Amino acid sequence: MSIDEQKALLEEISPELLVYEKKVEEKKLPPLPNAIKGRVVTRLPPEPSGYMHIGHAMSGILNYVYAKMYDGKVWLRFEDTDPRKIKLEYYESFRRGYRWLGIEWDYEKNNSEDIDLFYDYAEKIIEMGRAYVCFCDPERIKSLRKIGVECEHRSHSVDENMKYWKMMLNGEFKEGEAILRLVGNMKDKNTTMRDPAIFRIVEHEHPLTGKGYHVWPLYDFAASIEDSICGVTHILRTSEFILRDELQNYIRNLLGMSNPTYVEYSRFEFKGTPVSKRKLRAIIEAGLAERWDDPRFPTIEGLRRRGILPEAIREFTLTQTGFSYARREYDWSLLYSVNKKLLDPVARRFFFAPYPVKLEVEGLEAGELNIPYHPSNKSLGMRKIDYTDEFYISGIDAGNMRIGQTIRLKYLVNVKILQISSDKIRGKHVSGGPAQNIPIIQWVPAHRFIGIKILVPDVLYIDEEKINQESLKIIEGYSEENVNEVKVDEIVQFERFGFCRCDSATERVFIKTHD
RNA sequence: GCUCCGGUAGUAUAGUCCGGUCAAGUAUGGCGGCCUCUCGAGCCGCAGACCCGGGUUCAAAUCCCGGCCGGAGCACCA
Repeated sequence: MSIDEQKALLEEISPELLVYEKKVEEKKLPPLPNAIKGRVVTRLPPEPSGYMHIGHAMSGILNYVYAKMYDGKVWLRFEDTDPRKIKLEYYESFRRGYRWLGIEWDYEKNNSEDIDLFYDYAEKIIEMGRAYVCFCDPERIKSLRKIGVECEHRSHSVDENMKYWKMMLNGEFKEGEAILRLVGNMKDKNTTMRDPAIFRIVEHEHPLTGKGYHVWPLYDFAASIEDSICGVTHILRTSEFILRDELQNYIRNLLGMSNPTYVEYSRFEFKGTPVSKRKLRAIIEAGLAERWDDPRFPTIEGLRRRGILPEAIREFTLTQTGFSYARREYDWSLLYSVNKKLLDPVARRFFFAPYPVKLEVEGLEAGELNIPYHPSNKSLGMRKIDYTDEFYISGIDAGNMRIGQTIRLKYLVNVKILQISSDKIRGKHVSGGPAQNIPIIQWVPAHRFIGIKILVPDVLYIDEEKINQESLKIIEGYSEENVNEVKVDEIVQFERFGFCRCDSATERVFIKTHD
């Protein structure tokens, strides 16, 4: 029975089976708990103490997409209350990164703008008798906290605490001599509730506020208040903060502020590519990389240089991710495949011969060839290649050849292999077109080609701690001259080699994105 | 060590709250075929999983207990 006959029969007996429904079912984000259309406010809370990386990106996308889904607003708020850690350049790294990802924020501020406000709230809490100045050294605090015992400073009166607090502000104590602690519960199972420090003295210049302040709020205090005054309704963040929810809610409750809804998930990690500054720095210190925008790094700049599209990161986050608490480690192939689907329809194709080997074809007359830049996307136009009877082909292809075999130079001619020597292959022009049993290979005219260099990135770590000493390979070869037109940032496909982003047009350096 | 939280194919996930429609869905990767002047893309197909052990129940991936394994937190960082 032919296909058509089968179809006709099926039509008669069970037509519904012919209604071929492809489950498009675009995976959508699950609904946000407690979300009201038009009222959702989320936030991007980077600490400007390092370069933005893919984890920040994915979290940022989640916060942004949810806000948009509910016609809400987004804050970009720098958590810059540790003067010692932060640097000016990092603020811009995040702004640039978010912009690159297509994340638009409605408001922007820095926690460091609100230090006076934090002082006001601190005084309120002191007046309530819910905070005290503690003079214990860090060791003592730690050990008392461990056994759940209060120190003598906790029983100071409100007046005494206010006096000490003013002394802190006036610079009468040095760094490390006094901190302001919240009255929590020293026996709470949640150790973050055991009288956490909320202010400490930092004798270090802040890149934005200079030397204006030396008493700085700690994270929980600053963040909980900021989230409230920014009107943040939903906090989507990684789960290492989960124990702090209770503390932050507690602080807001003391101040009569309302609490947001938390959605937490485990960190986004990629196999062999740690995000931690420590491990990345180890790579640099081992001399294997020079800069933080290295294409092997998970920094936003690194990913961009490698040729990962922002849309791919976004797609990936939305479709391959969930809100699991389980530890997860994504395989890069998951992201690559999303990236490839975006790149494939629009990337121009070029011929490239790695490890080039010369091929002479007897009986072939010189000529010129016009071929498309893309097999199906006509809008990418055509290119021209002049050729003679001498070519360069990939050394890998050359290695696979056998005497007597017929191969095809793509779009050009068939060649019967006559002789193979270490530096050269000879063949003769034979008639015929592409056929199923004839390998098709890419080629470059021997009189007109350009030398290019391709950096091929691999994972940085083989196991958790073992550095991959060969995480970057350099492949050199010849490409067709048309590659001269390729500008920096364009991502092309070198046929049967892979997608590569042009990293330097003048030096003709490319970075391999993926196959 | 203490306190939380997890464990669905190689990987990432859906399903778990409210047991049955889950002899477990999807994506990616693997394999095979079709198509194609790329070993790419596309199309079709195949293989592949509920951590282990008990219990509750007519019925458990889903509930309970124990074990094992993994992660996070235990800062005058965020």
